[in-house]
Amino acid sequence: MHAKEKKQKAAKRDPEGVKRDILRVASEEFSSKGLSGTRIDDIAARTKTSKRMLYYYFGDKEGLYQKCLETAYAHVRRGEEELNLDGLTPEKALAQLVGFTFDHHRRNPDFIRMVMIENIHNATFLRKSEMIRMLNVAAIDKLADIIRRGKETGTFRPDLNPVELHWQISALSFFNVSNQPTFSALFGADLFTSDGQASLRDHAVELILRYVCNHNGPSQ
Amino acid sequence: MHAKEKKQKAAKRDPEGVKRDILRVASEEFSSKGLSGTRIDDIAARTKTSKRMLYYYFGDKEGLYQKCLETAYAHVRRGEEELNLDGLTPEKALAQLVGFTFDHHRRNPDFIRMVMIENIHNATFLRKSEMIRMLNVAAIDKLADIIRRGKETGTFRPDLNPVELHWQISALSFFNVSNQPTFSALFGADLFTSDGQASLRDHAVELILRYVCNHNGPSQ
DNA sequence: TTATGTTTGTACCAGTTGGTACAAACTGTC
DNA sequence: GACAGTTTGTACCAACTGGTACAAACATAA
Repeated sequence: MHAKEKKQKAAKRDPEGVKRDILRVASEEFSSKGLSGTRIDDIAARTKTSKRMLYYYFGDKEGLYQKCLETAYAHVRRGEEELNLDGLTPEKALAQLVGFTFDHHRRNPDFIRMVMIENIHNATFLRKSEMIRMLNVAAIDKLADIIRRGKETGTFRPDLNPVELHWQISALSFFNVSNQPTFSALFGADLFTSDGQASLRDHAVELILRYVCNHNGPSQ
Repeated sequence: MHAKEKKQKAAKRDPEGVKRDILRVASEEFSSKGLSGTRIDDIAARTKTSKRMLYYYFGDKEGLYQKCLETAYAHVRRGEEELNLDGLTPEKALAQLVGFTFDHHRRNPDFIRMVMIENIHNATFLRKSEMIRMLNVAAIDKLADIIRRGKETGTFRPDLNPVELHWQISALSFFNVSNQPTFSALFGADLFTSDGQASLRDHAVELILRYVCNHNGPSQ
């Protein structure tokens, strides 16, 4: 045994596991209570380890928050890679993408909450992270490709902007999760039942497709 | 002078003014830093009066927050009453309504932030307020009327739901303000220049109108 | 004037909170 | 076994924070 492969420990020492445990608990706390609403002691109490380790590995509260934010983005963007749109017509591809985005946001409410919290903080911590910015270019590229193909076949209108289209798709998908509490408090929970969500999803796809397609032609 | 009209004081005593002053400062603090992020002492320091009065008039921190939330809703909904849609065709009326809503959200970022914060808190405080719920029925009524007229003339598709349409319009208008920090951090600020916003606004109107209109006919 | 309730200011406190000092146990190396 | 670096637990603190005790100035009615 040389000095290189010394990672396997005897059950007791498990720094990576400890870090993961802290991150998991901290992410739950931060996403449900925000940065200032979260208590370090609460996080520590729920971990398998102690408060001391939390400071040992993450420096301070903000460092831990930052790491949680990055982890959340990485996790969600990785989920997006599942989506494969090869071989579909531009219309079908876009319909798939919108539906998937809507569902994906719904499946990841904790991520949505982290983004909400980050917006409350004017994206202070997100701006500090190079890594997050890079992850997001991919989302636009995928969309730009669909648009290019749609324009070539003449199905899509010529004045589409990928970033703007991403904004539109995100708005519908994000708001659905972020504003569910106030919206249902004000207007009832009908839209957030299974049926309501299915309807919103279908109509989100329809909104975007009607918008991108040329008037004369496509959907007969 | 009988005992009824005893409200005019000698410059010194001005409870209403004091209350208004506290609410103004508190609203700024809460909307920018959230409930747990706001310090009562910070609010007190910025008012013309002292911390003591704040507790005297509003009970505790949460009472003050609740009042700020209600004031914000009342203020914004009052602004919406400006909009007059009489004598317009259903299409024109809806186009006006969407454009107005988009602008109105943009003009009231502090209100948007309060709603974001409230969503982080799962609408706990909004649910406690009868008054806010009542204010919001009006928004749906206005929309329901437009939809009814549009269906009658055959311009609009028959399966429109007022609450769902309100959700769609709100999503586009709300996200534009709420997620500006993270969105511009990730994808640049182009969409948030004057030109970018004008484009988003026009396209939001277009999205909704293309969606509500029957395929055969209208805006051909 | 006296009595009573309202409005305001000062000083203070008890509980909380992010963070740390210190020590010790463990692991691999020589 | 001795050494050095890494990993973990305990006890603690200084600063902060929401909230209040107490006092007093004011206004109005009788």
